[in-house]
Amino acid sequence: MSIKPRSGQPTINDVAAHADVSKKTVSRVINGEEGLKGATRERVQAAIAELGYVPNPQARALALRRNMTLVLLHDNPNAQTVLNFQNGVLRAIANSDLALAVRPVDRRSDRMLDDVRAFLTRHRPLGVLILPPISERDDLAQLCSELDVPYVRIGSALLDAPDRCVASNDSEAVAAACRLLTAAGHTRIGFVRGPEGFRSAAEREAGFQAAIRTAGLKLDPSLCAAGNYRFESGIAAGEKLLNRPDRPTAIFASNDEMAAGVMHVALGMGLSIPGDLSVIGFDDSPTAQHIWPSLTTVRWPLVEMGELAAEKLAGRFLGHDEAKAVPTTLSSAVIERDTVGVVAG
Amino acid sequence: MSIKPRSGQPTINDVAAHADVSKKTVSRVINGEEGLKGATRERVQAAIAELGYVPNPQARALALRRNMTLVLLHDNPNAQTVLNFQNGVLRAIANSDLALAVRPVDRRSDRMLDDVRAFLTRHRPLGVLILPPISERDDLAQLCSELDVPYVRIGSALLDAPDRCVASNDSEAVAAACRLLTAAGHTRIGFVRGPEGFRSAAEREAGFQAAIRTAGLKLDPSLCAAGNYRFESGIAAGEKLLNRPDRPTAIFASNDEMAAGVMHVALGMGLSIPGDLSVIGFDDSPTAQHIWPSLTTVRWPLVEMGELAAEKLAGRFLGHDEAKAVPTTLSSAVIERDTVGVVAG
DNA sequence: TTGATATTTGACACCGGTGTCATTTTGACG
DNA sequence: CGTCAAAATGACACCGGTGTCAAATATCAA
Repeated sequence: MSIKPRSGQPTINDVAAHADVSKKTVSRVINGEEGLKGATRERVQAAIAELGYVPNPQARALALRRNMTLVLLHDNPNAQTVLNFQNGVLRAIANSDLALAVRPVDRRSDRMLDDVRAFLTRHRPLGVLILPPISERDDLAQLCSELDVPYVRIGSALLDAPDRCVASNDSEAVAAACRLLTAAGHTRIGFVRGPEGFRSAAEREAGFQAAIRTAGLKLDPSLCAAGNYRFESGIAAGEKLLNRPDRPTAIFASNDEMAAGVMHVALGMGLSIPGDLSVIGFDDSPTAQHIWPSLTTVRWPLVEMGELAAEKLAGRFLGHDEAKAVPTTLSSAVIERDTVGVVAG
Repeated sequence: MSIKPRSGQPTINDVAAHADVSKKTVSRVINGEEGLKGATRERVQAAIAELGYVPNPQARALALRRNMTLVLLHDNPNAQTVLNFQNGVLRAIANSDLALAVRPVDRRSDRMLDDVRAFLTRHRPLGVLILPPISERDDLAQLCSELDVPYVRIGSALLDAPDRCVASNDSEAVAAACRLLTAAGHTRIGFVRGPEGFRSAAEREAGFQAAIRTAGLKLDPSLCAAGNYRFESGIAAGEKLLNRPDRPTAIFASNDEMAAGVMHVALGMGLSIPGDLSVIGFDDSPTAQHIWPSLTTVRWPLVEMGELAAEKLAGRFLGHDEAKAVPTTLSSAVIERDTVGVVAG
């Protein structure tokens, strides 16, 4: 009963021969099925350990018609967002035999749904993690259902049934951040809006408006500027808001990039931050720390959201107790840095 | 000869039946093999088109013992770098049936090589793209050779045989950037070094030194500060260099994050940029544009490098002429923005 | 001990492709 | 028109797992 010499990796047949059982029994051990005599299981496990056997994922995928793979579907211009989330997922699946594939898609292409459909029918992953902004598209989620691929949508609000989404309470966090401004005495507070039709943009705006109302201030539409989450739109918004005779003493921008654009304009005009203008952003991107002064912002719990999402999608492959409830909502947190000051008297 | 109704996707057997040939012949058509009668090939292609047949990648991977997948191996703290490179690869493989898997590894773990070995023997990809800094590790490249997995190493210098690496001429580009400084009259120019043992750091330092020598200046070791490519090390370097009585009038930092750190210190001290201090970075990361003033830097042709690397690795699967030589070296370019000024006085 | 039933295990087909090699078809030539 | 080599095609095993269902074994009551 010696180890059969082979060129490649040991297969299930080698293990079966070595443990003197059928390959089907080895398969049962691998998949932790019930109804095996303890002695048999141990014998097989010993053979697996001795040979250093690892199941071939391609063969398994062919037989199961399903890959032991999680797919991260995103169309996110912010690399750090994707990477942070990805790191959370990787942490969750680190000790399993799951793999992660990253699939960027083009939100603006009218072939997007077809692309995703082709990818999912070919690749047949265990599940899909959908990052914003495309997580907000119901047609995408519906496509996954149709193709029988479980999914989890990530977002700034509950986008789906609790077992199909993970959310952060952005609206509340933004409100808390903006109360920093009102508490410091600011009354003319500008707002740079996110792109039209984005749920995340709506949540952030709701938080901003809530803070304004809480402080007993009035919402002034002329203090709102359009934006699309990009630096250039922050520049444009900054120019609009800061060239007014009664310019705001504080501005909340719906993300860090646009906040950086606003700051560019302000510093270029010779304004001091936070002396003449307070600024708050959202994302806690690397930019937030790198710009001067360092930007007060709101941190999305992306790593944790990635972990949760992976657990929701594949908990039973991660050795987790099925019964353990996985929370659906996590809290974004205000990161206080150097761009909020008391209003000049 | 009607289309057989099936629950799932059509298989090679369906195509064979529909075209009235053996499945092996269909396989030949799929793989573009020689020695098929034109009429047969057309009949099969018609059947493929009519049924909308797409080969099952799992089955193919099992039979070939090789996945139609490219793996991006990286341990890069800079998300934008990874994403840019990845986009280049995706562009190259867009019209093929290749897929891209992203595999982050932990450079500091002593199990890294074992991890990679396990991943490659299990996943059996078509090839591996290795991003710096781990592209500089010869043991990793050797491991790929040993496992019979083709690889391409990305770097700031020729790291391997021409068909196994893609490089940018960072040293020259840095020299060109620093000549901007000497040409503007700067004579006391500080340098913030990259991390010890990184080839990219050495190349950038060589470029800096070349520019200094070309200008007939002397290299002053006390104007060099250590760094590790992180923002905090840029802060430390800035504090060291700018608190001297004869502080430099210009600083080249080996990447943008450290340049941002230097600028933080300078602006915090009340210095004006570029009035009192000129700064140049490297990477053209989003930060470079977002900070104020916008940073003059050097752009790595990452997207193009990703494209080239994918072509080198998988040219024959991309419908490219085998004979077409793929270049190995691309040029980094100086991006002039707002942080370089003529020396005062 | 015996039969009935529950528990374990195995034989074999199958997932959807590719490799090997034998067989059939084709075309050139005597 | 027959012969034969070359070209085209097919039969079948195989890649390494899993599902189905039957067979073997264990358990228990009578």
